Amino acid sequence: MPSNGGPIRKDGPRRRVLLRDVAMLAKVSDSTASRALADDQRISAATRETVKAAAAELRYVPDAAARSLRVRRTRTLGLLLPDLRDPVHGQVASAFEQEARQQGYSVMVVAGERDLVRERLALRIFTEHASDGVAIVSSVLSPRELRERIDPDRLVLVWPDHHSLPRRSGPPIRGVIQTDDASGMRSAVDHLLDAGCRRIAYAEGGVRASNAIRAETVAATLRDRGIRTPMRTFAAPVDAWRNPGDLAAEIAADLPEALVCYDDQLALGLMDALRNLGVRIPDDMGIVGFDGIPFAAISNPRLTTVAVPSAEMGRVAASSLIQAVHEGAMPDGVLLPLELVVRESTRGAAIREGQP
Amino acid sequence: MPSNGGPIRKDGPRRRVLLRDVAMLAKVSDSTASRALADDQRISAATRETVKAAAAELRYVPDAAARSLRVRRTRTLGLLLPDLRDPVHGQVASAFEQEARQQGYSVMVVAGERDLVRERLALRIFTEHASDGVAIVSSVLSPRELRERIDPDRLVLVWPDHHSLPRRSGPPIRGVIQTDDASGMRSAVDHLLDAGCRRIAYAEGGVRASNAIRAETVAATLRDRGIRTPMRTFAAPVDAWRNPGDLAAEIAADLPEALVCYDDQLALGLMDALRNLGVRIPDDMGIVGFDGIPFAAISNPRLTTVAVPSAEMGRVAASSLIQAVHEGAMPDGVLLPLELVVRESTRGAAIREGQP
DNA sequence: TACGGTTGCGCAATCGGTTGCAGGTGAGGG
DNA sequence: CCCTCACCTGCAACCGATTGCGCAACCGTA
Repeated sequence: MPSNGGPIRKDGPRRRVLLRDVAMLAKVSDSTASRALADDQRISAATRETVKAAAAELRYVPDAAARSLRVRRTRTLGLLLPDLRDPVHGQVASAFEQEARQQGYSVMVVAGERDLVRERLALRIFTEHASDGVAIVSSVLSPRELRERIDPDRLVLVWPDHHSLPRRSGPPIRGVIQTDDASGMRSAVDHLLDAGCRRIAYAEGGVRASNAIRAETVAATLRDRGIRTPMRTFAAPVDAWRNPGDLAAEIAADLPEALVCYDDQLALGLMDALRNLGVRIPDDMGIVGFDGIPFAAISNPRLTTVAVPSAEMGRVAASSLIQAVHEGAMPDGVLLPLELVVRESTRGAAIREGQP
Repeated sequence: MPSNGGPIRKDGPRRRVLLRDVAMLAKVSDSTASRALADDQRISAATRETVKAAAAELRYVPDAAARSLRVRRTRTLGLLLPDLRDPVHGQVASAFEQEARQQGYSVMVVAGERDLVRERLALRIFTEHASDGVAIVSSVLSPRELRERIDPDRLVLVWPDHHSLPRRSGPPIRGVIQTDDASGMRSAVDHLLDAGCRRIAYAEGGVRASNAIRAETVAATLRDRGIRTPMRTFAAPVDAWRNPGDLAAEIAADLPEALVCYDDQLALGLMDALRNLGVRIPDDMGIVGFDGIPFAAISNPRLTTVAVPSAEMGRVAASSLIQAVHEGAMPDGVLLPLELVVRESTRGAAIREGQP
């Protein structure tokens, strides 16, 4: 009894259809079948049709592993981001995947959870699977280490905070997609000042580098506009968004005229906690978020925020990588502008002071 | 001049390190190197150490394509879901990816956008890449077609709506992860009735099958509890969440005592639009959502909702697939319970009628 | 009929690991 | 001193598709 004998299974567990099977059915060689499916002009139109018909009949699906082993291309992109749950990264991931898919690429996604070890593991995974390109969204690894582990010609850094990268003047660094956080934050503070607020505070978020640039910009803008009142900073515990009660109490005790928050999630969480404490927004205090997540538009009150073009970031990241694959070199980076969206959460401030 | 000569590049564009290189450095054959790295006991401990040291020194990363071509395993899972942007699927994807990663698997994710063609394309992609397992979240394709295109032994259906599947009594169908939408919805309606509401309406959502079961359950519960007032249904336009103004106007005109919504996003959108129209929630009308997305907990008023264990769904989906890979057969499915979370958006209703 | 030029197709090598099988080496016992 | 038996290690085939190169068949023409 041959080892492959044994009890005859109905059909085996669905044996994979190989190119060889297609070739046999079409009565041509493997190579001809391969070329026919690739629409190689050296194969006669008639043969091509025959092969394609055979492939369709057998529902042939080529094996990506075998192909990419030979052609050294996987048509796969790697995406590393901190967390798939938060709205901003969800948007980025969604746009990235959509753009990739439309251009015929698949996406392997890893959530690094802002953890060094996990992020390094992700890079290893991308290398193992020989991703044609890799996009890193706001990593805790240094750009230097990233470029060392992944060929810079197939690497895109989606870096919300452009100060954490060495910034040379001139055009954006190749392969870096940035947002102009400073300008965005500046416009938010300008808005508050124009509305007559003077005592402006800042509520910190958990991500160090991008928090720093935002906080500094708020302070700098106040200085530039000649405000003498020092900016108070409220330090957020790590799980501030999940449990903003203590932070809110601190803020309520001080009650600045306006509060600029690290991001929308923090702002919305604080709005909720402050409501518990009887602080009315915007009447007692104005509040500004950052990111422009969808829920900021329908919160009560609706949240003024600095909108980040997250979908655009994901889209550009994917298309840059794909372009790099095809042209052999990474296109220039971009610096995306942010946009202040004024809503109810600062309207009261405007009314209170701005319209005497 | 040999063709591979030419100007000497500094190092080539980082030639990939092969197993062969490791073997040479360790002065053993490829096969020994391979076995050593796999901790094959037939290789002496000393040799294993040498090889591992060589691999570490060269920063060897095996080529997944080559390996899986041979072993017929990719350590990759496919995940098909409608949209990465919405909070529920973000949760599912996040938990799925995390569980997979912890067990040493990578995730290839495709957003099908509730489109037949794109979903079929996704399945093809998973087949090409020979995913060891595939999870489908709430597809527009029929379970029948799915099982035909993907080997059922490596397929998990994450199906929020368990009525759209042939439901036999007894244990859940293997490879199907369901939520008990009917019970969940029933508890929500019970809550409203207990609070004294009688004129209860339902606001439709865009997804046909799961919408149907939810609407029917509301109506059935009302009947069962002896309510004669017919349930009014508000039909939502497709983009109801993005533009719920018209729907809100219709609802405001009728103003039921309580409104049960297809999901949280619709509920929150309606709350916003109703606020514009001067409808106070919960005083003028109670409102209930479905899903338990994070923002439902901090909206103003906070939203009563039927919470779906989305993270659990993703986690179980991944672990079922991995178990199926290892054991050769798909484990039994599960029917996950939902939980009513009562918050402010129905408290007013309770006060108004429930405490005479 | 013979010959040059196309055109269409197939042979076989190749990508990089993994693994069945066989062979070599060393130690220990008679 | 030789033989046996483990114990390690290496050879070579294999996974499935792609592709450089060469050959066969067929055309028209001299």
